[in-house]
Amino acid sequence: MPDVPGPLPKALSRAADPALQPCAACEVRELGLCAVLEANELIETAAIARISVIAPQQPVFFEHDDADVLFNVTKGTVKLFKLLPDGRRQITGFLGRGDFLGLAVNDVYSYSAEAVDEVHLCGFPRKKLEALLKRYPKLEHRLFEIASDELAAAQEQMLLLGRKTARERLASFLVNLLRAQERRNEPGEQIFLPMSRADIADYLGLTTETVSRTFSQFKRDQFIRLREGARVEIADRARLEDIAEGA
Amino acid sequence: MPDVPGPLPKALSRAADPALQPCAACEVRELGLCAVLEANELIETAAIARISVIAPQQPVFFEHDDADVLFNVTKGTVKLFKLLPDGRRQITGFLGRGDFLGLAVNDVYSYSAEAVDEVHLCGFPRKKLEALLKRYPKLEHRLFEIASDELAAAQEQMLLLGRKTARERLASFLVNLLRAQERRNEPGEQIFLPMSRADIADYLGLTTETVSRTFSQFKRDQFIRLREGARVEIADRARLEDIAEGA
DNA sequence: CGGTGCATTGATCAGAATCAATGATCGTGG
DNA sequence: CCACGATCATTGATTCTGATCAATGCACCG
Repeated sequence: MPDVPGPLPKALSRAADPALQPCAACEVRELGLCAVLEANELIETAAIARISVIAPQQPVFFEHDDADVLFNVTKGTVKLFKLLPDGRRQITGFLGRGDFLGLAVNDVYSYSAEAVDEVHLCGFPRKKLEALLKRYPKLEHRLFEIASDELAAAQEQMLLLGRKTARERLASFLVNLLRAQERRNEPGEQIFLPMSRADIADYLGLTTETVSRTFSQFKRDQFIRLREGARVEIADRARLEDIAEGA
Repeated sequence: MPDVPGPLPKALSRAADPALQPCAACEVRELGLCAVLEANELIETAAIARISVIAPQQPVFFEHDDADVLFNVTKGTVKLFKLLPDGRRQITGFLGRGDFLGLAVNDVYSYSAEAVDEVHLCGFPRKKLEALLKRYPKLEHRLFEIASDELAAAQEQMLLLGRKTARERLASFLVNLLRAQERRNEPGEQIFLPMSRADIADYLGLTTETVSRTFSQFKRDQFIRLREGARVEIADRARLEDIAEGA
């Protein structure tokens, strides 16, 4: 079920009362946490889920906050990050449609989360979700799967941060975005970059200047073309994939 | 139950038939995956567990191998790493007593694992473990907890790799080792560093030379003292903790 | 005792950071 | 509709941290 882009979230436009029946019309049902649920189980999940809308650059939660709510992203992009006391920032991930956020250790978020553009979230109160987990082991198993996937992605990012050059980092970033888009069933050679150069820099362990210079390099080399509306056209995917893996 | 160091694994010396009854005498029972199991459940777990011993620098498994077995470390240190085609290596973690390894995506290991020193592992065949998971949701929940903890640690390491200086990285490494030791109930101001400078460098995203120089700096500054047998005495923990967090 | 591998220290280099200026884009209000 | 200011992106000049290249030291082992 591919998504038709539009200014209004489908979840809100499809259902009479989205607060009570958010899941039935949910456009990311087959992507996120709920992928493993049957129709009747979904109804129960709907009962505890609440949709919220976050404006660009507004916080979702802060590191060290009580992890009272876990979220599925239904629209927009969220950035996760950690800060050092002097303000240095490391973005540990960008999340999009279908991604899950809020995994916690000791019931406390281990990172801060902020909206990149307008974000729609489907929130599950932790305590209620835990009750549901007890009854549906499938759900717990799904959470484990999600955490395992994220762990593998985190290890890949450690390889990037510890051992790749600026060029290789940016190439990896672009290729990964393309792949994430494909996983969400949104194919195409264009990728959407709602985040600023500063965000990209803090994700790749670089500065905005280096990110900008490397973009220019890739343009000059004809690997990419910058398009309207923060879009990037991937002109030579194979080459970027080679660069990304260090060739 | 603190461990008494020795050439023979306790699990082997305590039980008559360690292959059949490895868990009853397991010294990391309260640390690892099995922490959540009751005595009778442990017996079933014992039935599928197999102990193995890996010599220093020998592989446990390779990235992309079928993830047929998951492991708990009962003795020694294991390093996890990913490689780039040209040989650049990023170590994503060092595991010790009680740590779990083998989390997989699509039933394939997402990293390679190698023994640092002599390592004893308690292996659970994946298929048999999965059957057990179905019957003991507690076990699945524990796996989820473990994955969540590792994910938080991975994000902390991304902050280190992306945004910390060489000094801050080494200080973080030493402090984290001290804390890991405390979690395993092995307190003390000394930490044991079984891994080479090259391993530390590949973990911290540095070179052996930089690691060595930074060690020398810390010695000169009286934060640490190098002791016999690859041991390091932490002389000024508070100062190292400050440096680690960027102060 | 010599050899091998690892750690340390020194000299130089390079990639990315920093400092600085200019250019593009967007939203706002006149 | 355009002018203005603010913000963000790009480009250039210079610096600096850590990498690379090179030599020496040290410990363990046959």
